[in-house]
Amino acid sequence: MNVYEHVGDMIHGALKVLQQEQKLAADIELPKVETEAPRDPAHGDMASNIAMVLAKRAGQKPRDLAQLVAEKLTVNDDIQTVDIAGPGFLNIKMSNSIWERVTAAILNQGPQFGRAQLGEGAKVNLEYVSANPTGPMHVGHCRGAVFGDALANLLEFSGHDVAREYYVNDAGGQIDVLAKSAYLRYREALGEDIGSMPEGLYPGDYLKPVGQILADSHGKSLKEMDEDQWLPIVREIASNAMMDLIREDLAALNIHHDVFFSESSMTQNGHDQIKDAIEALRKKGLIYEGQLPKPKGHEDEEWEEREQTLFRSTDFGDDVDRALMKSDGTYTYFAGDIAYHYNKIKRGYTHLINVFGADHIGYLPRMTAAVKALSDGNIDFDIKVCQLVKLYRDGEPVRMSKRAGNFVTLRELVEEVGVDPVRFMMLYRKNDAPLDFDFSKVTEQSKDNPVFYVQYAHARAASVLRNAKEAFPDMDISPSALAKADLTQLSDQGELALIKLLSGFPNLVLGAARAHEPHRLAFYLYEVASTLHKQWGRGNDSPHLRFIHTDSQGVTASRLALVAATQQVISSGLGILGVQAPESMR
RNA sequence: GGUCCCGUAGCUCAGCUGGAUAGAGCAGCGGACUUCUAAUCCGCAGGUCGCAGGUUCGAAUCCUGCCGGGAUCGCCA
Repeated sequence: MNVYEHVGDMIHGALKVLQQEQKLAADIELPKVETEAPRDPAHGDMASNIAMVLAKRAGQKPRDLAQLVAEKLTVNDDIQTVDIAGPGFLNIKMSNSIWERVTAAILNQGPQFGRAQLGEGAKVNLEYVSANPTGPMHVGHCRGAVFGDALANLLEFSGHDVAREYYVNDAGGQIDVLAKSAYLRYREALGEDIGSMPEGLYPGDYLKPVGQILADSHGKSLKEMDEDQWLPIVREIASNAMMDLIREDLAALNIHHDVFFSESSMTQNGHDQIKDAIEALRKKGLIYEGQLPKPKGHEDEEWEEREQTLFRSTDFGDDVDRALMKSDGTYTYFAGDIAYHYNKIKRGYTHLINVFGADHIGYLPRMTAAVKALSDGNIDFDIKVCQLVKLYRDGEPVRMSKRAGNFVTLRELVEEVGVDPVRFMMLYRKNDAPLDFDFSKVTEQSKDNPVFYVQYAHARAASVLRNAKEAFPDMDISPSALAKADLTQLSDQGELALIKLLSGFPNLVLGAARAHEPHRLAFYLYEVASTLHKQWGRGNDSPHLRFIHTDSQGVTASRLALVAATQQVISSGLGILGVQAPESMR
């Protein structure tokens, strides 16, 4: 149950009654009523600005309208009082019975509490990571990976049918570079002294095993071939090996994609899907041969005027039209990506979401244009941009250079820091804000670390339930039993504050899912943890407020219901973020 | 030069798509451990929401223009 929607429905009902009674103009359209928890608890449990929103349309003064709505609302049992404040706010105090019902609902619904039907089963394709298969993943990939994965969980939790997809860029020039690098490692594996890696090739040790595989499977036969003969063979083997590596890296972060879509597959088996996609656009009159203006502001010696095949992306808000064919006659990366998205659309997805790194931000308008053009605007398309992660150690920036091969790999990060802190910290920031990630701070299992703070709240709740079993061996502390406890005993202000916060979980999930912003969950969980810890602290100062009240099994049962409900919400929330919820942290 | 993102407490950041007196953590100062696990809690202090206009009952939030920081700018991917 979602208290916010519940109150919104009641207000909506009140407005309709007012229209029937002709106290409110019947011909005005009623907007969706938004309710919110006021910042100041003195303003009640729920607040609505509906009177101010409608005042102009209704031709009435906000406070007069608010008064009419308030009268209709108070007949409802779940509403205790309605005050009118300021310019026309409805400040609503809920009956305690509703908080008792929410607590019971959390316990009875368990992991289902907060699930929503927002998506109504809509087919969502969520593409994330899509790192080039040219080496192991480094920390730069990490944020988008975690973000995409958590967003996928969040969308599933809110009723979407989500496919987690990885676009494998196994067709471009970088795969040739990979293959040439692997070929050198192959010769090395055969005993040849290759010296140091030539400039422009990948120097990392991770290609040595690939060289060995090539030596084992092909012996010396590759050495006797010309480059155009061995290149396709080595490309295939090397890129497959790199994808195996990447899959292991992702698994270390508990990330598992449903689909790995190969770029090169689109032009294989005598069927050129890229050509098909371009033809589809051509039929819409969006393809032409022309010249692009030279970009201003930076000198480019290599620039030459050239007629080329262009996509009219400016029709859809892009700055310039975009090239589809390179000067060597092959497709541009963009052409392939158009075809890939055309493919997604043809597979029946109605919602496409891409997670980009900040370095691809300039790619956003043309991709948006392409999807609009291909779908005639019928696809819900969103690109989430993850800003860069800056690594620090003891406050000092960690310098990385891919060319020198000294970049920090994702695996090293996970092994040093642990999955949970990595995942949580990557989400403990808005995706489009830059993120500073300090090894030493995140490794430190201290108060400075929000992950442990939240996890500790969960462990603490679990601990209370264990201890209760010792204090009252006969008590049934299963969620279903606790849901039946006399919850009217929950009357302390701290207890009520906690319940009210927990009751906001379903609404928070809705908002985060709509906005595609999983970080909201991380901040919410921090707040839930804080509120639980705070109530614990009150028990330290005032023993009669402790969760386990040895003098009264009844009071204890009601408080355990609250503790168990808190544990459940934290567990569900952390589950969406892909972070463990430990029973104990001793 | 074009486009996009960011600018909120000393530092790191939230701010629920326009609401009421702008919040949290860290750092600083002062308190609470024979504990329902102190990985915690309580208190104090800290602000021209980059600047200037505009939109309206109401702006950190939306629009415009500046200032500062970052990303990116045919044929790489």
